[in-house]
Amino acid sequence: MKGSTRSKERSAEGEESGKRPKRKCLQWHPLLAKKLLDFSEEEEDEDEEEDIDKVQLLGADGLEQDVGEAEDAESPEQRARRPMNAFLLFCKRHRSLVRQEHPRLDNRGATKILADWWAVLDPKEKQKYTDMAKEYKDAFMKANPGYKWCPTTNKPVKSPTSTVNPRKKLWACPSEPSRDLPSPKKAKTEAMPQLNFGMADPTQMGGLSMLLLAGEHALSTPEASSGTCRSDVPESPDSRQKSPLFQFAEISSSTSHSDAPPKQCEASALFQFAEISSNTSQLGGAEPVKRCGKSALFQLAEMCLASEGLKVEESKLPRAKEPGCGRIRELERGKEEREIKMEKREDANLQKEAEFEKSTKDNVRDPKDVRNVEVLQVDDMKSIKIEDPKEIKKEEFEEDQKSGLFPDFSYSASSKIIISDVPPRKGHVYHPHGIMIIDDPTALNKPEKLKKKKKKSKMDRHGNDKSTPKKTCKKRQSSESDIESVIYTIEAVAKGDWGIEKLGEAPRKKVRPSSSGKGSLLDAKPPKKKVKSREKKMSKEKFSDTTKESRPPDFISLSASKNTPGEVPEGLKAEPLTPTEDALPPSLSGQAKPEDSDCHRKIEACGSRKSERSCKGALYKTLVSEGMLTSLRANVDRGKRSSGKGNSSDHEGCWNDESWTFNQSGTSGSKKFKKTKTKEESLLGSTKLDEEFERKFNSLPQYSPVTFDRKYVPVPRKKKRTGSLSSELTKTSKGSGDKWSNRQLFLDAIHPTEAIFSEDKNTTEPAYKVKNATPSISNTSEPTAMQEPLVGSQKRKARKTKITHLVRTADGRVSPAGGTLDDKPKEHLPRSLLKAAEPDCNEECAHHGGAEAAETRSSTPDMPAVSAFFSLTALAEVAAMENVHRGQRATPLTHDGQPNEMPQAPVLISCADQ
DNA sequence: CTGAATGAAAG
DNA sequence: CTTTCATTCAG
Repeated sequence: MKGSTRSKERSAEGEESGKRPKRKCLQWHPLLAKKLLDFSEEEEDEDEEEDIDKVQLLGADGLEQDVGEAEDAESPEQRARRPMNAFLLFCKRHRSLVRQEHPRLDNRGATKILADWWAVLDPKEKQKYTDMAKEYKDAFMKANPGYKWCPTTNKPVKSPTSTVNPRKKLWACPSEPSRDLPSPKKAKTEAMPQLNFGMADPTQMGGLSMLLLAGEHALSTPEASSGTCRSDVPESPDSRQKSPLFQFAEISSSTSHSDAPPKQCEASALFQFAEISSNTSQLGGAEPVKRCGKSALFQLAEMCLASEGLKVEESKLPRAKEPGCGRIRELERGKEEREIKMEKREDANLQKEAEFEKSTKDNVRDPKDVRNVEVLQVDDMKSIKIEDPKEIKKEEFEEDQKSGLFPDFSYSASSKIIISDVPPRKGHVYHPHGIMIIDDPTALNKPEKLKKKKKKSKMDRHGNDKSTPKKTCKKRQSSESDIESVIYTIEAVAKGDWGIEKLGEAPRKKVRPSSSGKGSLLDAKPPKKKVKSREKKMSKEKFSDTTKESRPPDFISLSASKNTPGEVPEGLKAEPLTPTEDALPPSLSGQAKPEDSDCHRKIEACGSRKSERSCKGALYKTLVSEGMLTSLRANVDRGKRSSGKGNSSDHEGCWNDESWTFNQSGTSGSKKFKKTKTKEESLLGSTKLDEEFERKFNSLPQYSPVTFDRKYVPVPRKKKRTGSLSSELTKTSKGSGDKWSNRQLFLDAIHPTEAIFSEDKNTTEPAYKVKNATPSISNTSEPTAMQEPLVGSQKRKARKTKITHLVRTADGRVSPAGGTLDDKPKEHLPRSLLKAAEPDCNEECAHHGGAEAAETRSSTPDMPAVSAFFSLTALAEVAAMENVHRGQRATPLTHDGQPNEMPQAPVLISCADQ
């Protein structure tokens, strides 16, 4: 079965999607990256799409899983995005700049320029990027032990439906729970997080995503014989090195072993993150108690997810209204029918539910039972699918979202499936616990929860009083009015499946909020802040609850509030946040501490299951809320800070002095920052990871275009400048910390030139700091740069080399610009240049050294197609001259003329042909 | 979906 | 050695 299925899938995929299936996974950094760049609303759209995809994917996966579990050779699917290499980091960081300069230029062109820059980039600077890339990679690998770089072409998604977006961005990852089962290694981590991403706001996601990853990681690890993963990731003593990231990775590894890394404190957020994840994984395998510990993270993740999931759901509602969603409504109807069917089953399970609560403590149930439940669900799913694929998708989608909350928990594909079904409308919300339980092998809990939820939903439909599952609500909403559905949901929540005892107040409150909640839902993003506050409030409440221990009502209320983002418990506000915070930090820092504390509390309080639950829930919630808050906060801050405006801001900002400053601070401070932060970060944990990554990324030097231009330019002057500069540079370069200072020095040195250039630059500001000179240095040190040829794909290089080499030679250093120019000789030629160029050329040649010219010429002659080349040659010459010119004069001729397009590059051209 | 770049990893 | 894939988005 498996084989056949797979092959089919693959083939299908291959045909349909072609090669690109890869996207499935979420990536680690993507969030960061995105955040950095911009949050914008677009993301939402993407998310939606992604969600859809996910759903589809999930469905497919589920099927697949059912069929074939075992190993997927493809385990790779897990794939988180592979870490970016140095060059990519560089591109990411500078692309915007390039684009700014050359608005017309398409990405390809920009990429070329970037490549040129990269080529020119001072080795030292390059090294920074390289190091960063390495660190990043290490951290990444730690996080995803099993990660394979080139996963076979995966079959990404399956479905044709997926038309949506293969490309979407990472966010869309189609994670497939099912896969997780078979291949615990990678799939797990990625899958869940992905979902989350899709669901939640990117902003919030940041921290959450990290958490999720960690949780996911942990889950997956334990679940599938974590051994593989771990084994894969042996701790590398080497790793220790320096960078926080590195440490992070290291720690994580060590953690897994159970040793506490000595440096953890110092370690950056990333590090902690890794550690946590590792710990989690370890714990996961083992005992329940430990689970609690791990679960803390997981729970957090869950909480986050849940909260996000709720949001998502809400958001979905509105979406349903959208034209595109129309079909969804229909689907929903179908779902309803289905649900009805399900109700019967659920009813049967009701008893189980009751048990479930009890069982909470005893996680362990008979595996058989669990299995049965799962099977049932699965069957349902199948039947549903059969009925209407679309519907299924929809459901899955929803489920996915919901499941996203729990993603981590899915240890096995089967479990995932179940979860997905279950999800959660309320379940996760009110039962943070349940999630934990879910983690446990005992699947029962999950199924039960699910059932409950389903029941509720059914009930609602029927008009029963109690619960209205979120799903139902959604459906209804889609079909009917969002508000009503929301209200129902709220009510249901308030009533609580728990039921329980009381709810009086809670429900009411909730109800009100619901209306507000709706609004919030509609505005998916805006609400975030509110949500946070709410969450905080919630957490507070929870906290209090916890202390008190058994207070179903409160608890419920909390859950309700969570459910409805819009809602904000009035009472909650009053409560102080601090307690929560306090609790959180330790957990993060201590890793297990929080969990332990939770456990203890539970135990203590445990008088009744509810109390326990409530306690746990409260704690978790608190943690979650905290984490969420922190992450959100961080994100927000970042967003403000980095973007100020929005997307473009980053780029623009970068160039501005301010931005520079910022960068500097970041760079210089990075180290310090790590230390200080580390402690603090304990609190933030995942959040910090994001931040750290961001910081690191941000800290990476961003060079102004001018710099590069100059680099080219410098050629002539190079000697002078280079000499002095080079010496300085070299010195400075050594000093790891003081890049900036060095740069400044350079700037100062170069300053005059810069001013000129700055004018050229279109916009941005006057003073750029350029570090540039480095290139000039090339004379002495550059040789290394030149040789690089080996790197990368030979082909490309060869190409490039061909193009550039002449220029380089001429200058003595490599001049990337040349390459660019070559591509667009026409532009380069530009008037002024040509004119002056030729004459100058001669001079220049003489001046510089005929070597360059000679080479160029020589090359030219060789070429058969003279005419064409000829022009090229001429260009090259011109370019060379120009360069010289510039260098000498330090004037930016071309720039002024056409700043945007060809601008700076003028320089080097070469005869690519050769 | 392709491509433009570089580079790490896998086949 | 060659192929994949990572980022980015106009075409």
